[in-house]
This record gives sequence, C-alpha cells and structure tokens, in this order.
Amino acid sequence: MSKLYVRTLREVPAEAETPSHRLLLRAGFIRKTAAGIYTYLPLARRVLAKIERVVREEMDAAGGQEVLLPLLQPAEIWRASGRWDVYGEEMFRLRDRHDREFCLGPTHEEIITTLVGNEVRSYRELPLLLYQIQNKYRDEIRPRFGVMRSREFIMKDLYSFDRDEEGLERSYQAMFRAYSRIFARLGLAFRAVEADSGAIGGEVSHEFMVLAGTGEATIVHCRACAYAANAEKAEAAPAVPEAPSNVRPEEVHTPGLRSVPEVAAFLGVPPTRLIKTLVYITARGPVAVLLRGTDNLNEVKLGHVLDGAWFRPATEEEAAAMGIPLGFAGPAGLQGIRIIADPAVMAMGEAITGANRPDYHLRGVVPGRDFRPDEIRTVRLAQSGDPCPRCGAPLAEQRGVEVGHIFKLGTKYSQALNATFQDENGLQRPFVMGCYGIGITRTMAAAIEQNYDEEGIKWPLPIAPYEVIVIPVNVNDAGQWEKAHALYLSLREAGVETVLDDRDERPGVKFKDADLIGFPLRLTVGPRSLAEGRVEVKDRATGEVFAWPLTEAVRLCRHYLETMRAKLQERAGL
RNA sequence: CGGGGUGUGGCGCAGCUUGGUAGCGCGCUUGCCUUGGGCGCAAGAGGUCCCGGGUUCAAAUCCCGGCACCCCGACCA
Repeated sequence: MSKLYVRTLREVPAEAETPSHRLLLRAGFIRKTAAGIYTYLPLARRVLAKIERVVREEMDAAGGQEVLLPLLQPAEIWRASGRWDVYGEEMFRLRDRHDREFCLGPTHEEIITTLVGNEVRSYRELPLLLYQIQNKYRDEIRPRFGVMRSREFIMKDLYSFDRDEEGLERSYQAMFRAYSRIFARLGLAFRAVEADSGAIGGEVSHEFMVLAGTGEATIVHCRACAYAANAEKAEAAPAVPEAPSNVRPEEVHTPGLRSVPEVAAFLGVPPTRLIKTLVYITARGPVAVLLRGTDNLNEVKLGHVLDGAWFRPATEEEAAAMGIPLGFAGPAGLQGIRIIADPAVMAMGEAITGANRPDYHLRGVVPGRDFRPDEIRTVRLAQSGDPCPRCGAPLAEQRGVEVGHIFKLGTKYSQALNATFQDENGLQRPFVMGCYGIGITRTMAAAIEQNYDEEGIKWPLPIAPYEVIVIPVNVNDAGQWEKAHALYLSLREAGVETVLDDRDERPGVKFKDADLIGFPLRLTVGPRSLAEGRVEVKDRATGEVFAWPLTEAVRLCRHYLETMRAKLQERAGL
C-alpha cells in the first residue's frame, strides 16, 4: 500500500456532484486534466482492464475479431458518408500542416465500412464481426458527472457485416446474448430495454442499462411480463375510449389559474379531466400539442412526428402573437396552427381545456366534436401505472445508466460509402450492418452508482481493482506485522489479488481508506483476533464481520471468493 | 449557446462590501507521544491571490478585457 500510487482525499473536491465522480476522485482512481478529460490512475486502470477482459472474452466467443482503428480520421471519409456536415459541433476537428482536415473519431462506422468495403469481395467471407476497444472523442456541449459524460472516453464497438437481414438478425441476437453475459459477469444488476435509435440510424435498437437510483435514464418496465423500454421509446396500451358526453361547452372564469393542478383544484375535478395545450415553434411552423392533464410530452416522439425538424416551446410573446394566451390555450377554435393530439386525449368523453381567452377555461369540451386535430399521434411519455402494451399489467419506472447500445444499421453506411460484396448470383450488394457499443469507462462509473455507501465504493468482485486488503492494526508490533506480511505473501502466491497496508498509520485511517477504495474483502491482523490465532474478516458489500483461523486463512479466503463468484454466475444464469 | 456562479498553498474555504501585514481547517515535513474507525502535543515547509491592462503613493480587494472551471437548460453513450 505504501508503494501503490494512490492518494485518497478526505475532503470532497468541489466539482464533484454524483457519487461515482466524487468517489473516483476521493478514492484516488481518477484526476481531472481538463473539462471532460481525465487521467486514469493505477486503481482505475486495473478496473478498466478487468472490464475490457470480460468484454474481449465475450466478443471473441461470439465470433468477433479485434482490430485497432485510427483515432485520427481524414475528413474525406466523413464527407463520403455525409456526416462531416451532419455531426456538427460535437466533432473535434483539426488540420494538419498541409491544411488537410481531420477529426478525432467520435465513432468508427466510416473507417470500418471503408475498410471492409475495400477488402471483402464475396458473400463467402460473411458474416464478419470486427471490434475495437479504444478512445473516442466527442466535444460534448456540457461534459458532466465525471467519467459518465466525458469528452474522451473508452468504448468498445463491434461492427457486424452480413449478406442479408436474416444474417443481421443472427448477429444482433448473438450480440444481445453476449451483452447480457458481459454485464452479468461483471456482477452488475442490469436490464436490456427497447430504445429509440436516435441519430446513429437504423430501426431496431436495445440499450443495456445498469440499474441505479442516480441514473439519468428512465426505464419503463412491466411487472408481469418481460417488456422494458427506455422511457423515450416506451409505449402503453391505448386508453379505453369513454362514451362522448352530450353536454355543451361552457366558459368558466378561472382568474390567474394557469396550471393543470390549479385549475383542477379550483373546479373540483381530478386533473385527468383536463387537456393541456402546449405550443411549439418548429422548423415547419407552429404546432399545438394536446395531452391529458396528467401526461407529459415525450419530446423524442414529437420529434418523430415532426420528421426530425427542430422545435422548441413558444414564448409567451410568440404565442400571444398567434392569438394564444399561454396558460389558457385550448384546441377549440384554434386557427392557423397544426394540432397534434395524443390518442389518450381523443379517448376522453368530456374535458376541460383553455378557452383561448385570458382567465377563462372551457368545460364540457368533447374531443372530435368541439375540435378536430390535424393528426392523432402518440406523443405522451409512458409512465408508472400505465397498462403494459404487451400484457396490460401496470408498468413501473426505474432509473438506470446506459452502458451499452446495440443497433441494426442496415445498409445506411454501406450504401453511402459504396461498400458492397458479390452474392451467389454475381450481384453487387451492400453489406447489411449492425453496430454494438459498450462504454467501458462509463461502465466503471455505473458500477459505482449501483454499489456505494457513505464510506465509499463497494466494488463487485469481478471488477474490483484488488480482491483483498490485509491490514495489520499496528505495523510496529512485530507479531502483527510478521503475521500480516506472511498472510499477504501466501495469498498472493495462491493467486489472490492482495494489497498489504504496510503504512504506519492509525488503524482508523487504514480502515477508512479500505472502505473508500472498496476492497471486497478486508483481513485485519490485530491484537484481538491474533490472541485466538485468528484473522478478522469483513465483507465490504454485506458488512458482515467474522474470523478465520490464521492457519486456514488462505484456503478459506480462496473458498470465500470462489463462492462469491459462483453466486454471481448463478445469478447470471451462466 | 442562453441563465446562474466560482477562480486565494495539494484539498475545502475565509478575506474583497470599506484598498495598506494573505489567513483558517485538512493534508505535507520533522520530533515526541499514540495504535481497533480519518489520535494528541510541538516545530516547520509551502502562495505569480486565474491571466492581461487600467485607476492609485499603494490592488487579492476598485474598473476594463480575456481565460478556465462548476451548476441549471437545450443535446447526448
């Protein structure tokens, strides 16, 4: 320990907010070099190496072959795919001495597709699965949470090349299984969820989420069946339509009441009886979005409805210019604006809306009778309690950290880059591709978000930087020191990754550091247990404390670690 | 990029309003003491007060310009 390059911090650096960021800094795993750029110290390096090792084993087992690709990439291949202009500010760009343009690779579809397109001629060579584990660079608008959202990060990416959709499906399924094995082997609780494929393209996509209360992603999942999705993607079974009411619309005076809860309380009705009208400015003109009072807008889905055109909420002034008083907006009588209604709104038999007149709402509004939207599209965010789209049981929400994402890309890149092979009929066809990423550095952070307490990190055994720390309570006591040192040497000899805390520090300091760094097992050699010829054992994850006879310690320690591993394997169903 | 905030020994901060000597806690070094949960005592080392310009006899402090970093938002693995 005295030789290990680790400096723990007693006080929390002011810049750290999230648990993983704070603990990685405090426990001496990382140091910041610039915003979103970190130096990884020896402890972190060991964790990353362990994660990478499991990833390599599973990628190889699934038929992947590792390559190293350039981080510095010429602009021309990005121009060829059309992404040089599309990628925008997020790409680090630079020029060489001849003024040629380059970028630091934010991802590697272009490089790999160009490579394979130049090399692979025949369907007989397919499928081909190539992967890399390397740094990637993205000039994030706002790096944050330490290593969770940094500008330089380590990522594993595998690209699959198949001859057709069936081949892609096989590759995709193989990767899905490999990913499930990886996160299980790392000792992490995770969930695979259906995801929106976003900017990278393609139709089908799954994210692998490490479950953690501090995670930034919301997962919606079914308690009864296997359905789980990113909240952005999640669906709910359609609302049951109510019989339309035959009451007539009537204005009510609602002075200064602009929000759904206020109006509902004032009128003495549940907020589900209200329709809220959101006004957006978009690249295609103004849009009014109608949602049930208790629903929230899913901006990703609205984006799809708008075919990816940009949009933002209208300001009070902009809405007023269209004759819409924000807070009192309603669909009835709206002119000159595209109206998009969520199906849940259309299922309402009678509702309360804004009256498009300051300080007035309208009750007795019947959707379909008193207003007709231009489009009925699902734009609400699925939420806890909604019926599952598969089985109807109530949905629940969880938080998670996205650590893996798998996509079916299809022929998007192979067509753009003219990467083709010859099929058995002699025809040139574009490769059908998939891409499968794992954030290695982010996985380290996610593991902490899932496993920590007040005192520090509780590393899952498979990725802990070391497995065991041996602490002599007093290194100046010859008996303790000799026993501890001997124990340390025999553990190492037995293949246990062990650290000896040989520092002449007070026991409290050593215990605190051991808890902070998160060694899964702590063996204490001190006067209490030594008197009985025992060593004291503390399991960091469970907090259990017990003792082993010193003479049996090595054997029992190995056995204990083996049992921990076996439990993980069992839980993983491996 | 919009809004808010911060830059003072390694870390956490005070001092700035009202200009004049740079201070506290932790850490670090040395000695004594102590050894089962970040002991105790004593003596030390360590600072371009983010950078540049201006005002002034005098600037950490006031003014102007820049840079860096953090938080909230839009964006994302």
